[in-house]
Amino acid sequence: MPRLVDVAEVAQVSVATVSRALNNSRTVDPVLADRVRTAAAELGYRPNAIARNLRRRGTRVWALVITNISNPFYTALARGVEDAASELGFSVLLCNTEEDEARERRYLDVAAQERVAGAVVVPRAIDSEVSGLVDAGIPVVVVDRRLDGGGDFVTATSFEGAVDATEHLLGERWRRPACISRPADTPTAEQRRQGYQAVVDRHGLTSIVSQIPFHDPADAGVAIVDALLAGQDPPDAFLTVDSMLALVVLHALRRRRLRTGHDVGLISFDDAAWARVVEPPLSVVAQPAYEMGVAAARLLSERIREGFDERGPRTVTMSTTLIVRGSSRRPREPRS
Amino acid sequence: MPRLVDVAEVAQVSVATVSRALNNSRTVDPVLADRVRTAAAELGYRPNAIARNLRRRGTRVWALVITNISNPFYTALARGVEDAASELGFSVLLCNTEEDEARERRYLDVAAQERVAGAVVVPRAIDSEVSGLVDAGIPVVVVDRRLDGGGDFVTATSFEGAVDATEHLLGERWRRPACISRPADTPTAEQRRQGYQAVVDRHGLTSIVSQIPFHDPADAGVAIVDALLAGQDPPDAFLTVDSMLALVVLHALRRRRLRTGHDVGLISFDDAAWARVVEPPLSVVAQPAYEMGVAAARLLSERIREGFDERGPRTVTMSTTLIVRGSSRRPREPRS
DNA sequence: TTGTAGGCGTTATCAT
DNA sequence: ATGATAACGCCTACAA
Repeated sequence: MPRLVDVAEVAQVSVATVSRALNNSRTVDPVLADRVRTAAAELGYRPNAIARNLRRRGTRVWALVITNISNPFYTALARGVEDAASELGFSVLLCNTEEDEARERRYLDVAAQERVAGAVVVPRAIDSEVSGLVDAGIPVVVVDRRLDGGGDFVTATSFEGAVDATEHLLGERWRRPACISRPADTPTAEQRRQGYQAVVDRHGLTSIVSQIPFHDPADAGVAIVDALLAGQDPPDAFLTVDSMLALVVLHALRRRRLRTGHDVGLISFDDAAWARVVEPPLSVVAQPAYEMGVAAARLLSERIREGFDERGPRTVTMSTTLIVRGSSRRPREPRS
Repeated sequence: MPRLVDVAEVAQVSVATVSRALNNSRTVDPVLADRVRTAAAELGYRPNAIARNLRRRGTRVWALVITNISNPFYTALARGVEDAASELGFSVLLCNTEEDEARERRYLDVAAQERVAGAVVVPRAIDSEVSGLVDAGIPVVVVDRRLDGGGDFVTATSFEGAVDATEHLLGERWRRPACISRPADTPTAEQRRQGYQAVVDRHGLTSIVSQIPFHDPADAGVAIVDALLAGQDPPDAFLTVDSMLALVVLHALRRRRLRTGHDVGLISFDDAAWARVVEPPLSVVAQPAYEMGVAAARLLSERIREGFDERGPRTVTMSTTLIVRGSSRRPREPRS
């Protein structure tokens, strides 16, 4: 790999001049600059970003720490972050924690050591430890799931979204809505559960909550929902806190030949790509995932520019949207 | 940020000893080693990976260049690569090109400049330029889409998969199967189209091919399929070359109130998470996406270890699996 | 076993 | 405007 000195030699100038010419500094003779560029092209010179980063004491890389790349919500979020980052001249180090604590710790550590310029983090749990980054003076923007420490935060109206969804189910005259959620240490899922609970309580109904682990081998989630349906006084409607859980419920319902929007009501968080091709179409509480990613990127880039502690922590809250399709409807006719 | 010298000062030893102690070199007095570790912990020392990489002349980072993170096939692939990488002690720089040539070029350039240890690349087109990496001595493994230059390659049996799928459609007595594909410069899509074409030709049927652009604003794809259905002699069955196109076709069919597995047959590449919740369930040609990612990672890590040109280019071909569910079936009874 | 010192490839300061 | 040179923080001969 050719280095700066090699280019300098060919162009018959000093390394300083080469560096200046290649970084289009103002103060360089056009003739020399041209000679340098020619020499660089000839040698196929590529600046060594490592050396540059060392000298400049900083990279142009962000870490994006998310819990599950297979969840369409997070892939949309990732695209938002990445698009904005790329526009701002940053690259993105994708860190997929798979909801695993050790893995999250390891990634945050790597990010700190690699001296990333900033990090967008979806913490696994509310007590996830990002102090490694903070101590290293690396700005962090938290997205989706709240964190104990505070700091910049981009979120959606989870509680309110769940309230809307549950009210909607009751408005459709479903009487025993259940909430299919995630483990209680998942902040966002917990907020949605609470929104559900608040409505159910207010109406004097009994709450039915199931918490499905993120990793369910061999469709354990389907079995759990199935057991719910097999019990006495089974739920007649479901609110799921993410789109993957909607799939779980749909599987369970299919197994028992129950039809959504007919025998059972269903509404889910996140407007998945497939929501409109199931029969009947899936009602959802949509989150602006892509825009949340963009918002996080903006916050982060401002934080990086500011140096630090310019302003206090900022929170951006984006609205969820209730989209009623067929799956949550309850027909007027008496059931057969 | 504390540096090696700071730790050395606190521990009352030289920087060399600190470095050795922290990299658990054998040759260091346990007492000193302990003093070093204590000092490091006390100061909250984190090794500067940039300096380390410069000195070692190499990073522990891979670039993963893919065309579309929203496509479940690629997210599964990414997970495979990332899992394997993380097991091997590498981090992954995710580069999402969005099927955009300029963006791909930029990312490959960044990867070369950052001196990544290796790259797993899904090239946008067959003539995508990875020479920047190769020239820099960076091993590249190409996945999914063939590349002109050769090199290590992980692929699935696209042609054969399409043949199987098309034969299956004909076996179900559909007479006018159409292939909904992607632009002709997409190698994999093109192979699938050819597999379809081969079967259709052999049976003396007319081929019906539509190529949908990857970015279709405002459901342009749906409009195209809709036009196909509105024409004279419309297709009675569809083979789609990826799962997102299956969604497009399902939307178009719904608009015309046509039922798969009844009025129309449908089979798609890629076993999406939602395939089993549509009614009837979607028949697919499944690819082992995750495993393909793992395979690519293995090839890459071997290539990195070997130095270079140890062996010639290797190709790993993984089998696709025809999974017949309901959507491709044709009922015996005459249509109403 | 420990320490000293040179160098990885850039950038930026300071003379010229 | 250009050039020599000192860092950036770490690793590793080589010497002690």
